[in-house]
Formats: sequence, C-alpha cells, structure tokens
Amino acid sequence: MGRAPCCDKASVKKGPWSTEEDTKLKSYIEQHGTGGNWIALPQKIGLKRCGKSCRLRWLNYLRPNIKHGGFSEEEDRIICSLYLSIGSRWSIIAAQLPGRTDNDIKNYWNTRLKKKLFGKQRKEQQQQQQASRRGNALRHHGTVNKSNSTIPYWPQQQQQLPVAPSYYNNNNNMASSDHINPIEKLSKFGAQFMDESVYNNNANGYGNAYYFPLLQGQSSTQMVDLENYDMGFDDPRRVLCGFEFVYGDHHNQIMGTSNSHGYEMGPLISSCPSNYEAMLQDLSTTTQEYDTHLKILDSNAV
DNA sequence: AATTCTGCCAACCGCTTGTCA
DNA sequence: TTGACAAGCGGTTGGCAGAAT
Repeated sequence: MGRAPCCDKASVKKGPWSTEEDTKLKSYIEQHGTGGNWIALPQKIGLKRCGKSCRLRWLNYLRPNIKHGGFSEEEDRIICSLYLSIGSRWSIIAAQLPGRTDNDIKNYWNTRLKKKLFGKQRKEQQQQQQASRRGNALRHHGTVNKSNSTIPYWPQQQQQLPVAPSYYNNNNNMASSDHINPIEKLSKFGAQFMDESVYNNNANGYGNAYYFPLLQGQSSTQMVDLENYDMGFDDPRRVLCGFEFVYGDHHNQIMGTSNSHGYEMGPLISSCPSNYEAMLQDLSTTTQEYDTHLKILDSNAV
C-alpha cells in the first residue's frame, strides 16, 4: 500500500504557473507569510494548486533575491568542491551560495558543470599523455614546459575513489575492510557527537560550519579538526576518512594558527581522554592505506 | 521550410526527516 | 513511545526553444 497523496490530484492544477497565480502567491506570502502551513495555503488564496507545488514555486522562483543562470567561476569552484566533499546534497551546497536554489544548482550541475569538468579533465589527461610522450625529447633539450599549472577542480584520481564513508551515511552494510568509520573511531576514544540539527540550532553565526562532528556540549567554535589532519583542502583522503572539511577562519582557529576567536584545540583533546595521539596515529594509518590504494590504482592504470 | 535532435530547466514524484499530540 | 502529518529533499520527467540536418 502506497503513501496517501498530499492532496486531491483530480482537483489540483499541474504544470507551468501563470503570472496570475504567481502574483497571488507572492503577494499573499509577502503580506501574511506562509503561516507555517503550506498545505492550507492554496485554499486560503484560492489557488487550485497543491501545497507542495506552492512551496516549490515560492522557494525556487518567487522568493526575493533569487538569482537565475549566470554562474560565476567562483560559484563553479564552490559547487565542485562541495560536490566532491559531500556529494549531491544540493540543499547544503545551495546554502553556501546566496540567491541560488538547490534546484538551480542541481540542474546546473547535471546539464553543464558536470560535462564541463569531465571534459576539462579528459582534455588535461590527453595533454598529460601527449606531454609524457614528448617528455624525453623535451627534457633532453631542457625545455619542459611547466606553465600548465591550472589546478583541476578535483584530483585526477577522483573518479577512481572508493565510495566515501560519510558522517551522514547510515549505510551499515559496508564491509569493515572498506574503510574505518570515523564516528566509531572517535567514539572508541570517548567522544560523543552532537546531532547536526542540534548544532544548527546552537549555531552562533558560523554559518558555513554545518557539517562537523561535534563533541557533545561543545560550542560551534570548538570543533573537531581531524579531516584536515595532514591533508590539504582538496585532498580526497579527507572524504575517505569520512570527515567533512573546515575552511576560512574555522580552520585557523581550530588549528591554533590564528586563534581568531579565542579557542584552541584543548577542548577536543580533553574530550577525547583516552588517547588523542593514538587517534591521530589511527587516522594516519588510514591515509597510508589509502595512499597504497591509490598507488595500486595508478599501477593498474599504466 | 520541415523535421529531428539536443540542451535546458521548471515542476513533479515519492522517500526521508522532523514535529507534535 | 508511537503514529500521523507536514516539510524537506533529491531524482526524474516533460515540454519548450534553439541548433542541426
């Protein structure tokens, strides 16, 4: 037996919205808000639309300050980085791009950005292959061109990576040899984790920092910083380890390099009383295992 | 000029998650 | 603790417009 429909499909209009419908919905919401009940909204306004449809229309099109099209290079870069880190969680990606909707980003990714990137990656691989063929002769004359330093959106190995375990991934079916679950690992060392929603409710202005496993009872500025342990921002190993990333001043404050908000890593260490060093060692082992994995992939690819 | 193909994107569908009684 | 309901979310679809043949 399927789920009960959210509305009477027979009496509800579907398809593109007319200007009249848009005007009705927009002016009502601007004057009265949604009233916290989308299902009841269309009836109040006299629209023959499903509540879900109204919500979508408002969020994706009518809401103020919505941008359509014309994605900048910077936005491309952010989308790519986040996609690499967290996958197709469009709402989270959209939250990092003011004025963009999850639907817009999803469409943009599926129709253009994906092709653009894969095309770019293929092109670079071809160039590398050509360059390596020419390599000996060029080296012989001391004229190897180092100018092709464009940083790809993601590393060459990205497509070959094993499925990344995620903080959010509830899939418990993975073989234990596939990866080391960071949550289990941290728990082993005595850490407890704050639910993401709890963290969001407690967030005190650090809007970008939604994705961290937090030690229960800690503030948002006392986050765990394991994913950056011996890893660069774009290093896929941090995904393999299952940690999300920190950036900007979060990273600095956590790493203690600038300490701009007056916090250091002390709370983390004291909250993982068993053996912080052992935990880092464990993660180090994970990255070494992954390095080996990459080398095997590389040698197979040759 | 007519037809077919392709890319784009708004909107829908249905599953998951959150909330509340 | 449980069940019902609403909201949130991501995958998919369908129609339109422009390009290609």
